[in-house]
Order: sequence, then C-alpha cells, then structure tokens
Amino acid sequence: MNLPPLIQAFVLHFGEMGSRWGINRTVGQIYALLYVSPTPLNAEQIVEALGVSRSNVSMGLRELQAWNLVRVRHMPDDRRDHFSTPGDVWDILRVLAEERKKREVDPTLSVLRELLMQAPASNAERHAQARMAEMHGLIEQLTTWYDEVKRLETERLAQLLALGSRVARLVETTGKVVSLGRRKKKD
Amino acid sequence: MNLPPLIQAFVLHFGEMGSRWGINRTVGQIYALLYVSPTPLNAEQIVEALGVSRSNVSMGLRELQAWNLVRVRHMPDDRRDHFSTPGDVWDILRVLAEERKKREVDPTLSVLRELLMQAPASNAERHAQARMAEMHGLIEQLTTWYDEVKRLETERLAQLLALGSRVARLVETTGKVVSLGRRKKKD
DNA sequence: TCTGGATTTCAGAAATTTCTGAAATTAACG
DNA sequence: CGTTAATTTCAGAAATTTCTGAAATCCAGA
Repeated sequence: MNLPPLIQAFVLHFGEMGSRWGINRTVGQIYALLYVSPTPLNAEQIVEALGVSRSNVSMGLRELQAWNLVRVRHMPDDRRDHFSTPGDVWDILRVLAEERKKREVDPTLSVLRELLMQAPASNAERHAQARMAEMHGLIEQLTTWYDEVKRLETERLAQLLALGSRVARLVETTGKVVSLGRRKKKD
Repeated sequence: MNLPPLIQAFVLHFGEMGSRWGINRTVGQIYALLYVSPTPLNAEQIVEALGVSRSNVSMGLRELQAWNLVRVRHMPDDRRDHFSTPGDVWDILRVLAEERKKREVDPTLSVLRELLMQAPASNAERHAQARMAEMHGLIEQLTTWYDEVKRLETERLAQLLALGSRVARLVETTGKVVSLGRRKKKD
C-alpha cells in the first residue's frame, strides 16, 4: 500500500471495521480511499494505492455500487471508468440507512408478518407468536418513523438533531395546544 | 433441530440473518429461541432444540451475554444456569443500539479524532482531513442526539416516534415562540 | 469487422470464521 | 475434602468468505 500516512491510517481503519459493517476489508478500503480522494479514481489507481488485485477491486466496486455508495463517472478523453463517493455526508447517511434497512430489517419484517398469519398449533406456538407480534410492532413503529423522517430536507433534519431530547419537552408543553394532523391518543 | 414449525421458522430466519447482523448463525438461533421461549432455558435444552454442540452453545451464550442480550437466571433446586432475554422489546432496542454504537461507531469516532489532530503534510492530506472532519462532524451530531434521546422514558420515546416527521412542523411553527434551553443559531 | 485496452467472470488458493469433541476447570453438595 | 454435574477452554476440523490470476467479455476507435 502506497499512501500518505494520514490517508493510509484512515483507509486501514475502514478496512478493519469492514467486517463489523458487513462488508469485507477491500470494500472498506476502497470506499475510504474514494471518500478522501479529491478526484474520482479509476480502478488501476485503486489497485496501486491499495496493493490488491485488479479483480478484487472490480468486485469491490461492484458491491459498493450495489450499495449506492459509489458512482461511476466518466472523464473527458478517457475511456476508463472513474469512481467517486457522493460528496455530501448527509446524502451518504441517507443511502447507508436505506441500504441497511433493506438488507437488515426488511427481510425480518416480512418473515414476521408471514409467521403471524399462521394459526398457532400449541401453547408454545401461541406464546412465540405473541412475542413475534411484539417485535413486529416495534420494528413497524421504527420503520414508519424512519420513512417519515427520511423525507425531511437535510436542513430541517439537522435542526431536529440539534434539538435532541429537548424536542420531547417541546412536545410535552405544546402538545395540547398544537394539533397537527392526527393526535397521539393519550395526551 | 426439533421445534414446532412456527418457532423453527423464526429460529432459522435469525440464524440466516446472523451474518448480516455481525453475529454467527448459532448465536442468532440461540437468541431467537430464548426470545420466544416462555421460560428460561438451560444450555442442554438449547443443545437439544438446535442440534448443535454443547461447546458451541456455551460460546454463543457467552457472546450474547457480552452483548447484554441474554441474562443468566437461576431456578430453585437446580444448579444449572438458565438463560433468558429481556422481556421488554424497548429494552432490547436500547441494548442493541448501545452495543452497536460501541462496536461500530465509537472506534471510528476515536480514530477520526486522532487523525484530525495531526498536521497534514501535503495538499492531499489536507483535503483528506477536511473530508474526515465532515464525517466526524456528522457522527458527532448523531451520537450527541442519540445520547440525549436514549435517556427518555420509553413512554415518551414512543410518543415521539408516533409523531414522526410531524414533529418537524411542530418545531417549525412553534420554534420562534418556545425557547427551551439554548436555541438553534439560525432561526 | 478487427484490434487492443478496459473490465468482468470464475475456478481454485488463501485466509478467516465457525463448530466440534475431548480435556480442563469450576463449584455445588455430601 | 472428595465426588460429580455443569461449564468452559481450546486445538484442530469443517465451512465459509475473501482474494487472485487467467481467461472471457465488452466496447470504442480504426
């Protein structure tokens, strides 16, 4: 690997974290490299920077594109593909949230729905189903919330974030006065 | 594996999802089994239910305890350890969020902080550092928000969730009137 | 259509993770 | 203390994932 120390440290860290994030080392490194690169890079440049095989880079880039985390760009007078990450970190966050939800929670939600449709054949199954219903309820609440919040503009989302838990007090104090759409049952 | 069909389907699903969640198949299955079990189970019962080795169960239980997702309980007149998951799904959510943060974001945050302290030795490093600063800023905002929100009681948290993005409009309409603690700079 | 660089595919090698069985350790009970 | 059930440890086997090099494919320009 042939990179300035600061960049190398960043790239190596992302490589190591890769496994905890559900991606492999090379994919993590490629992403980190593109993230800090001032210009889009072609595959060969990535190979040189990271010291991995050309085919490994090709597969890594494929995966990152499947995650919508890197884009192909074309440079004038160069027929090679060049790759870059979205510049805005908030965009990255949105993409990441969306993709993780798709891979990590949607499948479970759909399995739960399916299992909850079936008639329990014993007390054990009845109890299990009740537990699954609890889980399903929570996940559904979370995803509904997420679906709504993700539509907010970045500006407003950042505002809300900055407000933190103070928003709870706000809801508490103004809850009775302001009625926006439907109200929460117990207030 | 010897389980009622409904429970088996649930357990198998968690096993399969395991890899996407950063845990292995057995760990996922053990968790699922304990989650739907009406009573705490001992290791031997888990072995029988899942058809895996005793030592594998021992290691899986260890990992789940490290995640704070499983507790040891003791039954009267039985010296074997029995295991169960926290009953309240909101508690589980909190534990999960906390542990994932600890494993998946805290290390990156600390590496970023460290790298941002160093003096850049070139334009490439200067640019990379600027990008790292963006990432660091976003993560810090998110974790600050999380640290505040996690302290809310479940009741209030659920309320907020139910409100979804409508909370944004609420902030918007009342933002000028209500001042709770410090205000956001730009309103 | 042909050529040659760019890219992808893929079979197998390498590395890593998971799982097992046997042995070691722990701790409750007489 | 000893005995013994319960549990953990750990070395190696099995399974899975990652990575590579060679071959195949793609595609822009001549």
